[in-house]
Amino acid sequence: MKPPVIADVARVAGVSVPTVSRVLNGTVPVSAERRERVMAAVKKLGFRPNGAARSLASQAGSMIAVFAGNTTRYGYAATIQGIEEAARQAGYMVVISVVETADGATVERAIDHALGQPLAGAVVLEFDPPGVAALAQMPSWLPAVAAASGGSSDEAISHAYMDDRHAAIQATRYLLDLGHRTVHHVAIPSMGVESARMVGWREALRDAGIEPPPVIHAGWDPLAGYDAGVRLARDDGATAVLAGNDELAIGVMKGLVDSGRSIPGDVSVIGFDDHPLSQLWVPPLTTVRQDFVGLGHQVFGLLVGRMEAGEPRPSVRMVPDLVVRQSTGRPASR
Amino acid sequence: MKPPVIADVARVAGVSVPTVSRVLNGTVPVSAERRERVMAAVKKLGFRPNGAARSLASQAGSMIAVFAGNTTRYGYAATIQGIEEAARQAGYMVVISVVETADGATVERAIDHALGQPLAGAVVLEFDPPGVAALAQMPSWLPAVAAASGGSSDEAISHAYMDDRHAAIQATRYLLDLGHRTVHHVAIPSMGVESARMVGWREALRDAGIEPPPVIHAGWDPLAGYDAGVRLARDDGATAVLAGNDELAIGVMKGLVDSGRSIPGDVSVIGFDDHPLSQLWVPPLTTVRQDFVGLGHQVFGLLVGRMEAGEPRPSVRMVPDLVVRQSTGRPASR
DNA sequence: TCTCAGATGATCGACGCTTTCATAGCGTCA
DNA sequence: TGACGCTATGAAAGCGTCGATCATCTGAGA
Repeated sequence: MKPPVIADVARVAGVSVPTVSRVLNGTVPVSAERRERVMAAVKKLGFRPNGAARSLASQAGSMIAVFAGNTTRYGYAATIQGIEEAARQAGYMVVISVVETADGATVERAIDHALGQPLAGAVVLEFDPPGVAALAQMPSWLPAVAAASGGSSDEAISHAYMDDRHAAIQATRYLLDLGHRTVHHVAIPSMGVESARMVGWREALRDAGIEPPPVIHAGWDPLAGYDAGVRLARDDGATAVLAGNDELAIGVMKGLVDSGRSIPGDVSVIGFDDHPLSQLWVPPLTTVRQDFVGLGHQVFGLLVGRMEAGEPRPSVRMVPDLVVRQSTGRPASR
Repeated sequence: MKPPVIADVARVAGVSVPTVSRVLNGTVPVSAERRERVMAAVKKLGFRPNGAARSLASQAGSMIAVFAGNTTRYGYAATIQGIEEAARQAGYMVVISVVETADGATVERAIDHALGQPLAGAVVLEFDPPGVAALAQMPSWLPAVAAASGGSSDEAISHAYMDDRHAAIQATRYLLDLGHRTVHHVAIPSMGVESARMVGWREALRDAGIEPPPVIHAGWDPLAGYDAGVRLARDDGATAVLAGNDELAIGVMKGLVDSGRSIPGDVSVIGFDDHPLSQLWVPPLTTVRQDFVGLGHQVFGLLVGRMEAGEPRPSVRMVPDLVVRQSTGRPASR
């Protein structure tokens, strides 16, 4: 009832243990006849090399740890999927390590726990404060890279990032070009400093000679967006909103509509991420499309480079694009 | 620059290697004085036990593999989160193994790959055909449990499941009680046989003496729901729809509305899952709430029992509940 | 026929940790 | 006081695999 080991294979095939190992790893040539016998024995017994023993002996990990503050939100889940796809292709397994808060002890526990496994490398999802904290505490001997939105906090670590600052500038400009006097921002929780989305928004406004209105801070929950929408509805001058993500944008729209404003008639709304449901909303949401799965692929590629070369690779920048749908329009002329 | 090993700790603390091991694992009493010294040395060196070596020596895995057909969809992601939370609490790491198709080779590759790691057990998300296939090919020596929606395909394996059949009956009855003549069903991809949601729907109709209309098969994509909605709009007798999940329901609603039908005026729609955005839809979606995170907790508990006792535990049934919001109402009187 | 490569197969430690197993120390009781 | 039992500790033996080292067997060239 116990899994077969390499010695069993050797016995069945009538060869020595190292010969089996060589056949399996293909490092040294083995006669066709013996290889045949070994393969047959492997198949017959259903033999699987023991990963623990293998990584102990070869000193090489076989898994990639992904540190994430969350696994259910769209952007996170999609990025993790991208990493998983690329890792699977390259023969690695992905272990998930959720870092619930940026609290030192929590972060340390998560890292410690993960480090107990035979890791080949780590990817940190630097999308939120726990991510930033995890990156800061990552031991230097472990090859690590980061997936970020809008630049990384640690320039010494190579990262793949969405240029959200750029995207936010574009989105804000788009709204201004439509004729809006100003653009309000409903923000996702910040990463310690300011999110690139917020920075870009502010920059675009300043460039246009407009003093940015106060930021409305919301959480990740769409319901927080709803509250923000209700608040914005009270301000008659608020005709355009850039939301920190699509869930928030949807909440904002609902809050606005429930407060008697129409979209895009009275208020234009732009989101971030291109959530699968965004296009089905009424009205379909104008948003900034982010290729999270692609980000996952890219960041894994970076990690492979880091593991093989040892040297940090130059970072990869990904450019999100604005998808114009029907939640945005010219402001009502007054 | 290499991570410290147990021998380093022993040397620094002035004790033997096994003593360090005993302090760390707390299996055998060690004098307070030595324990003190060992702890100090561990802290000083930043020692982390090597997981590979540990599981090799103790013959016990330290991780839980989760086999899933997908990781981004709401129900999957939330269940995985529940498993991860419970596993983390119990000191296990979670490795994700995505099984993209039910194709034999694909499933085998995924399982083989995961089995290379030091696994303590496995959880299969039996939500779709890949899940069913993975469960079928799971080796018997590995403690495994399943998280299912509406009963498992393999009664020999203990599972936690959502009683979706029951929930579908309730939802369908609710619509009939409102006065609808019949209820249409837009189905998620089947699990080989029929989904419990579909079975319950059909059963409720038959119980009411109504011959079930043809099922409309859609994919997982909300856009498939849209097409279904457009089709349903052509049928004047279609006044009530039970959708396989909320994403589909949202697509269906959009398709109906774009085809000139109003909700719930002309057509009532019920979804499944209570997706976070469902309540923000216009109108807010009546749906069957599923506690996926709780399902994850439960199924992990089952796995722990299986790992400790060796014997399969009785299965756990979870009862989803109908959340009535504004997408359902009485049919227009004609 | 003998020697010397070249090609394969087998032997022998690691790898870092856990787990018997044996031993030294110490108190207890006859 | 000596035999006994108990506890804390150390020494040594694996756990399953890989890599380097050693042995052997083949065939070619002289």
